Amino acid sequence: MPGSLGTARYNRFVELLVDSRKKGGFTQEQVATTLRKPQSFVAKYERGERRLDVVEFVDICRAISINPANILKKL
Amino acid sequence: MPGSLGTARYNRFVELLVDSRKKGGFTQEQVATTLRKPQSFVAKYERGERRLDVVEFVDICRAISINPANILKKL
DNA sequence: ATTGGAATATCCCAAAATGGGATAATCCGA
DNA sequence: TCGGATTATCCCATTTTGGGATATTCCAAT
Repeated sequence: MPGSLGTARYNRFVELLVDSRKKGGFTQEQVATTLRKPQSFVAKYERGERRLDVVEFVDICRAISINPANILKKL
Repeated sequence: MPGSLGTARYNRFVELLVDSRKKGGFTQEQVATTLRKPQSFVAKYERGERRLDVVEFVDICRAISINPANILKKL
């Protein structure tokens, strides 16, 4: 397992991301389109199967209209 | 190249991390020790040869006593 | 309870990235 | 210029990734 994948903290991170997307009323497909990536990409990182680097994280936060800092605070 | 590695934005991200470390007066060795990783690990991500996931980023920010949000703002 | 379309998860595997100890190269103050 | 401190590079077996296609799960309407 690379980096933080699989750790409780990483899982929590992903959970926060998923919850944020849902609260914003976005589907994986919509986020994927904004990111110019396939839906399977979103499914993968939301399931913790693939790590997100910091730049990708910022882009995703923008795609779902949330402030990245609000998630970092909880890690 | 995976994720955002190699992009101008990622390079800037790493540059901000390096500058922050130096301003704080930390060596790669010190950061590595705090992270319980080898110095080559720090050298690698600072050179943009390895991606940092979000949890790792937060840990590094703590190791060099900076606020993660201050870096995210600039991406 | 059934149905059907939307949403999400899983497959596959070639291609690409990672880990980290050892060693080389560079930096820099005296 | 020298020498210790700091950072970069090597190597390569092992692990991860990309993404189209397909399967599965969800859920609202009837």
